[in-house]
Amino acid sequence: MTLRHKDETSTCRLVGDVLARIGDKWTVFVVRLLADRPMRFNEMKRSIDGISQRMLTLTLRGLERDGLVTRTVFPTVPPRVDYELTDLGQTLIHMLQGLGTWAIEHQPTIFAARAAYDARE
Amino acid sequence: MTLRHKDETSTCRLVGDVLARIGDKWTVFVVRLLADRPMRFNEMKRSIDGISQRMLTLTLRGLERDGLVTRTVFPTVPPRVDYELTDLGQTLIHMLQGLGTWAIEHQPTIFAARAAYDARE
DNA sequence: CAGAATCCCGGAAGATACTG
DNA sequence: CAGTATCTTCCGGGATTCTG
Repeated sequence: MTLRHKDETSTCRLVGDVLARIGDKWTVFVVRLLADRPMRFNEMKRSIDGISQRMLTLTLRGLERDGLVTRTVFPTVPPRVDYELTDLGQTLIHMLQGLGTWAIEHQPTIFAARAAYDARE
Repeated sequence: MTLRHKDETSTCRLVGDVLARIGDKWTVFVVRLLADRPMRFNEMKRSIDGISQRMLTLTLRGLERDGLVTRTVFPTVPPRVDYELTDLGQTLIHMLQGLGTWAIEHQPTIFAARAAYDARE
């Protein structure tokens, strides 16, 4: 089916928004981690090498705001907070798997192209 | 199948690399444009609302470096340069269509979640 | 434990001017 | 027409410190 120009660009903007959400530095790692099971804050922090607590917080807040992750507070001492993927968040995993498959499949070609380009000039 | 931790994180890094390439501000628009047919520089610049010639140049250079786009110079006066997707670049389109489908399908849910979250506090 | 608040820096991206 | 060069601005993200 053929789309009108306006629809094409608005779809591009939509895709751009999605990429802005999952395309940042840490979201992929967080989602991949929560794909297995719910997790606590510091547990995730320890699991993701190099992430600061600030960025973990911001990443989780963003995902929570978009309804991709739920945040559950247990009023205990010390406090405990669980993060979990929502149903919507689960659907993200399939997309990321698609990206992973593409990446693994074409990585050698891309690396070769880069090397050739860089060797040029 | 279950992966070892090391493989999981390296796959995450690969996905991160892919997202760094296609997840920037303009790549999606450029690729979508070239999906239809080869195009000239200024033709693309006019078609993508808001892009600067600098960013169009940088975006195209990046895509060319990774072997996703070819650059063909015609030694005429005035000069003419055509940009075209490679076979590898074509495979990107399918992925972007997948992202587009996901985005269109879940956009209402995400917007609702955002509104609810923002209304909260 | 799970964060909030603050400071700071480098790189991404816009605006503008110039060129083969 | 298709860029390059330069300047500047803006923001993502790191390090550190403080708190319920």
